[in-house]
Amino acid sequence: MRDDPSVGEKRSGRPTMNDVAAAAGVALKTVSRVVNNEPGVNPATAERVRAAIDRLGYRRNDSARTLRRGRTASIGLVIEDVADPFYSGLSRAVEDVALRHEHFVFTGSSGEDPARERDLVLAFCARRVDGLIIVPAGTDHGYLAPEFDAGIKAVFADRPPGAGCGADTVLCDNAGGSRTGVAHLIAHGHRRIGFLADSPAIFTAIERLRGYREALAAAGLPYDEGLVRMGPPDQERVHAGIERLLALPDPPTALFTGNGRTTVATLRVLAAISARCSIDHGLVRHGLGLHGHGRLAGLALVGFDDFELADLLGITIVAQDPSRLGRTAAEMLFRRLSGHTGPGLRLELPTRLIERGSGETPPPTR
Amino acid sequence: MRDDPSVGEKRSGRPTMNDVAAAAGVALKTVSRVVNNEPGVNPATAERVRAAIDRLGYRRNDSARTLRRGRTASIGLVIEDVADPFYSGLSRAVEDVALRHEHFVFTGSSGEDPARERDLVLAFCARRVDGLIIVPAGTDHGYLAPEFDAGIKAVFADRPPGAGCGADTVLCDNAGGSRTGVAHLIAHGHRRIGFLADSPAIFTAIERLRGYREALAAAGLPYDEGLVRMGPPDQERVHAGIERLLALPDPPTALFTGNGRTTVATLRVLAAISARCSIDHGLVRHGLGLHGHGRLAGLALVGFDDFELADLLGITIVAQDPSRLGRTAAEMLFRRLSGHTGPGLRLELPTRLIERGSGETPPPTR
DNA sequence: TTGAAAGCGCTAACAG
DNA sequence: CTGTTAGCGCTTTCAA
Repeated sequence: MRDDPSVGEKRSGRPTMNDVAAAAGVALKTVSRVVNNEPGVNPATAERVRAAIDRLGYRRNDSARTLRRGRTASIGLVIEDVADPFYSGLSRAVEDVALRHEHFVFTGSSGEDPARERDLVLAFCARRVDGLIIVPAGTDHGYLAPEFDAGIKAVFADRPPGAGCGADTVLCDNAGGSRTGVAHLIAHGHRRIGFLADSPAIFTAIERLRGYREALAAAGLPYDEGLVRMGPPDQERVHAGIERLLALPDPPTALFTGNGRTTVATLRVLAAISARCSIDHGLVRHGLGLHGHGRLAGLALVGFDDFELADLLGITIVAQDPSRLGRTAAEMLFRRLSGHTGPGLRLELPTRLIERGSGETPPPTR
Repeated sequence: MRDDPSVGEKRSGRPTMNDVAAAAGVALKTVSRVVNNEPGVNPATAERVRAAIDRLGYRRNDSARTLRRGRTASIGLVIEDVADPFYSGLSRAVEDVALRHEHFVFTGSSGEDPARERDLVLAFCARRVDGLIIVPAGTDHGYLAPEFDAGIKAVFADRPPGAGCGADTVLCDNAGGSRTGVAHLIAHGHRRIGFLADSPAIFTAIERLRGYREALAAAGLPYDEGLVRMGPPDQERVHAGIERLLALPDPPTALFTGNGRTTVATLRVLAAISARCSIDHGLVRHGLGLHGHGRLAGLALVGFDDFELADLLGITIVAQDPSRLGRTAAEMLFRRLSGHTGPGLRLELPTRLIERGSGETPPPTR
């Protein structure tokens, strides 16, 4: 008689519907009705049940609910890295749409590793998420076949799925954006334009390279492989790449950078070079921007992706909208979840050139 | 005999352990043993089971597993906004630690709304997450009491919980960091220092204000409320605040900004003012940085929080480490989840002053 | 080494 | 309006 559990509300852990029912003197099902706001419960009874709920600190176990109903009201989101502003913007948009549909979001970062992408996706499937939004790191999505058979819905964002997978896909107009940006530099008189982008294993990098080539071709300019440097956008690699370009016998007068991280890394390199060569000496500076003469080691620059402070720095960019990408993908997913059928769609979102100075300087006159 | 379901593998949805058992000609429990790598299964039997698993495309239902075992192997993370680089850095760190412990992360953004924080937390609890990491928007956490009673573990990060809640907490040394930054400006000769920070409803803003006051007091300088502007860090508000400060009869010669977003907004304002007043005319500019004379509308600047490109812009800052904050919080949580007991801890992480030029300019000599 | 039975907490289906 | 029964897919006993 020292510690009789029957005295307390419950032997262990959390109170269940059964406990509430006992406390309120009603049947389990009545509690269920009250908890789920189902109609047809006597207001007085409902009140009694609610009182018991409050007293016991009862909270419905959504795991059990999920098991019974077959839907988890959650979705899985696999991206490359939440800490990258592009993906965190996308995440936020997905989260907002999900919340509006009363779903929760599991998020996982693949770090560009196809195996980790696969593990995350399958783990989310084991959790029986209702749907998936995937920014794929890999190019083979055969592993999803059993999941699709079982009825899971998936939308691919930013990059398409591997061959043979007809899932909905939202991309941005990578080639078109790149073409516009490069054409812009050409229109300002540049003939030798360096192209720095992510590794060619990445879909967006390849597409942007394609746009670069198309812009050159449209202007009747030759494609020179020596002006192209692709690889992971870490500071050292970008630095080496730019040094190589500038050491060419006929160096570029402008650069096109293929994503936000590469652009930022490039700025650091060019700043260092400018400082070293004292190119700026004696020049007047206007505000904080980089536009005007002799900035950026004398190179014109257009970058793919907008980034914080690009406006202040006066960097001309080709903007895509990560949050629109996320929103669109999430909306496509929820349309599928609410029963929409039909063949997989492939959407392409537009990009927008924003002129801020760095892309509007002419090549040096000789 | 047209569409006999017994011919296919399953009547509807996904195959279950039962289906696998039937297909392999063993009992349910044997499948369970194989799936969970439990010892004591005949290798040949195990092989037969694995074949059936592959054939049917079986994947364990973790919802059911969770219900039975009582632990969900997932944690909930509530932050202010994933799209803010500070919180996305924190998120990534939490995710990495969770993954190492084989847990998944539900993420939700509260948007500084206490009601939404509460809803998110309770929804995560309904999902029976094993633990929570919370960056609180509100100051009353009484709503967590039943959850704590039920055994849930929570760690608060970046800001402490409301009174009466003894949960583990990881903060950064807000007051100390602020004190150091302001003292740095004082050491460079400034006597009138403007303080711009987030709304006083936010813990970190209050603490940083305290540090500001302490630094002034330590130097024997008076505290002038007219130099302090607090509120949400949107561009317009910050703009108005700075205009007011500069319109004072005795305007500040330096600014201390209380978080990353405020610092960035401040840079935009100062750039606009510099351009308008042509303060820069005739000055030589070195690299991309802002250090040197006459930058930033003639004001010295130190900001709390590091941010992308602050190095390039030459902005002196008091850095905290969001990913260390996240990592520490997650590790504290998993320590609790693995049975560690004892009173709630309160950790304070150090900050670091990084000198980059904007904080080392003396006040104008008159 | 294998299996049968019970039950996690809830909702669906069907009475009263 | 309220209650009873069955069972979601799995793990946990316990027995063979």
